[in-house]
Amino acid sequence: MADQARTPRERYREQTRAEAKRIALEQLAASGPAGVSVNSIARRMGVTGPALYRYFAGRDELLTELIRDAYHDLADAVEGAARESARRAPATRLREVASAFRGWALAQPHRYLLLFGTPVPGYVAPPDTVNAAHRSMAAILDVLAALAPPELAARPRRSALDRQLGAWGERQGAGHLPAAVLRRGLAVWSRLHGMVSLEIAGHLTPMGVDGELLFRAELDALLAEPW
Amino acid sequence: MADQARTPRERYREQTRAEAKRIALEQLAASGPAGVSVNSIARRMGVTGPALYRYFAGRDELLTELIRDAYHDLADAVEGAARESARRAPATRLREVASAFRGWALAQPHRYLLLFGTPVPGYVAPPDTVNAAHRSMAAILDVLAALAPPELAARPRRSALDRQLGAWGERQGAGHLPAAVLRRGLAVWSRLHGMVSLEIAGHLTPMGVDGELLFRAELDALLAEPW
DNA sequence: CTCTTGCGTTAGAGGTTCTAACAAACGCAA
DNA sequence: TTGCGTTTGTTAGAACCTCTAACGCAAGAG
Repeated sequence: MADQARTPRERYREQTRAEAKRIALEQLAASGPAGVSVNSIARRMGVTGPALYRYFAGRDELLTELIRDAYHDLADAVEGAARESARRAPATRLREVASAFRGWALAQPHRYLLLFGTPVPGYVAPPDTVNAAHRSMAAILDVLAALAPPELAARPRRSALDRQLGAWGERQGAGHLPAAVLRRGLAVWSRLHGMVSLEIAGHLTPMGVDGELLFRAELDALLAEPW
Repeated sequence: MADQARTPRERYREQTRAEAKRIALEQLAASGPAGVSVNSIARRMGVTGPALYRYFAGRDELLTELIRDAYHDLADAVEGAARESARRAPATRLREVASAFRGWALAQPHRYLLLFGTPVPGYVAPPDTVNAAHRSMAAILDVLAALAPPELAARPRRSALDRQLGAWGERQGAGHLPAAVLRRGLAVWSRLHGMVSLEIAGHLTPMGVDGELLFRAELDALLAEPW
């Protein structure tokens, strides 16, 4: 994975950081964000607590790093699904991409919640994090653009929402996309997040509802909506 | 508020618990669930730390109580909106009820996140909490039932999702509702939660999107969907 | 008017984050 | 190869946290 070992020291440093993050993820999965403890990670690595502070400025930085990684990981998964399904029918592609999103979240709920659950207080998003988030959205928009009827591009951006989304699109270098595609992209993201986070947090269980079925029904509804 | 002062002691006890919860909510708003500390609450109340353990078995119980209260509060808000709009057009009522949900969440994001954000590890839902959650859903279903075309009741429950929702409906004493109403109720909840939680967590800000506009657009889309 | 129950206190165990000061190891460069 | 500076790990300790135990006092119940 191109360990980029410029110097032996940096190489070792990177290994130590990776190991610490690996254990942090285990703790995260086991007992949530509150269960991630610098001290106990150090103990499990066979060093004393303060030693780890040579590698992370503090607990917040460690968590921030986990968030950063997760954003990129999720974006990779969604982008990958868009790429791998590139030759299939647009509606199928949307299902695939949405399914990749949901699949990623279900496979590692704690990481998903780190991104989209209760914001961690000391966290400020590093710029490349926002970037990775937009990568996911770009993949969705890509598929939606192929799904939309061609005459759509001619329609004007009339609503305030259209204008806001349009401005964002231009900032992201996606100014060519029709307003309706951006609008639908936002709807996909929002609904997907709604379903997935309810499912992950266990709020569907008391209703006896299978998240997969809800997912399919909502995608059907979305694909049936007129443009 | 019917302080139900059976004995002076119980009365005082209830006051102390209420005061502690009040301060806990302040801390929650200020620095999230992790910022709620039994010790510092006690300090602010002018007593020593361990004193509060006479009133709450531990930090988890205090948080659980906050969750319980929030569920009831939210259900009251949603039910209230359904009741107050009882004489208006069904589509308007749905907007009102959804708006009440969103309004409650925006007014107290930390409490909303306590319910629907990252689950707190030590939490097990008390039975009456699930009950309150279903009260909110019942209000939504009530409005949707008025919105649905009357011939709907005749249609069979054919899909697996319909069967799961039907079973839940019967358990809740809402067995008379058509499958499509239950399905749409779930969709409303899921989409509403998606929008609101993205907005609250600040995920719309980097896109420059106003949550209110997304909310209106999604409600329009929902009302336009065929039954 | 007694006597049980409830409440607040201090003491303390064991956990946390994080800083400060020191010692050892490591690698680079003369 | 021999210094020498940087990096790393150590211990000590401050300031928090949750929660238990033991004690004394105050207040309501009978």
